Amino acid sequence: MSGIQKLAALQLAIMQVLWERGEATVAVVRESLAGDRDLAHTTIATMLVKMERKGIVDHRAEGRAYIYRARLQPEQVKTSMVTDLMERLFAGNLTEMMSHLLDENDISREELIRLKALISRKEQEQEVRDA
Amino acid sequence: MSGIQKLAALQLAIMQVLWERGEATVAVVRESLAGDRDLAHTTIATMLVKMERKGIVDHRAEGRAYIYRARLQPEQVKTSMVTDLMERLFAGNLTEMMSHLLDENDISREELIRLKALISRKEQEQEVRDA
DNA sequence: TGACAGCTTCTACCGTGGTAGTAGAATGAG
DNA sequence: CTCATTCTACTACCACGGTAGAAGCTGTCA
Repeated sequence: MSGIQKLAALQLAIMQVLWERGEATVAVVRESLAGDRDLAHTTIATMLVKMERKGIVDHRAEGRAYIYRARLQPEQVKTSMVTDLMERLFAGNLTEMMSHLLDENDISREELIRLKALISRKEQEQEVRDA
Repeated sequence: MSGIQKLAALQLAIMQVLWERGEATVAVVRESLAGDRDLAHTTIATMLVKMERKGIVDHRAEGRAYIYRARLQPEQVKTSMVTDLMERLFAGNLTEMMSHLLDENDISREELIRLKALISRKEQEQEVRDA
């Protein structure tokens, strides 16, 4: 069940549509993806079949159409993928990854403040837990 | 030159050996990877050929052996891959990614302090620049 | 000189992601 | 009833990552 869930580009995009909508038909997924990715109906359909074979989506029939649903939670996937990258690029070292993020992005003063707040909150959570 | 440089698992692992060593023969790469990945000599060699075709490594001959060198800087690859993930998973939102990292990892008090210091330093850099 | 060891080259194979055409079934409009 | 639309199912391709055997070349050592 909980192996490492890495999703490639299109599969992730489809998954995101399913997460947003809760569930969706092939047509709806295609519609939602239109713009950046203009794909044939059958492309989405094929992809969904492949994804279902992998067990990461589900479907039920409603009339002639299939309605698909994600079988993975967004957080689950995010965690898998971020952790995997952190492991492979930064030897699993969180501080190094953070440091990289801070260096490689233009961050506004406001954002820095928000980040500090995030960390302070984390510190307080720990204090409460340790009490 | 500076397209998005995403490296798959083995290619990244090989690249990391090259970064560490500066340069290396097939045998040395293989040796360095031994343990977690026990691959045939030809596997590494083939991979390096493919990587050279992509232009991400280089080689020069020394006697009968080839000595390979990375043609990408580690920071370049890290930035590409982290940015790509941030875009795809967090719609490019740094704070969300940071938040996720903080939530999904068990972070020691010391590490939190280090992170705060990182941010403070960043703030100071900004002040200096804006002065 | 001849065999061995160490290299690269060539070739091949499998899995997966991505993309889509074609065929066949169902269904709704006229 | 027929015809166009709309779905899924099936099939096919291509590219790339990963993995490796077989073949070929070339020094080296006995």
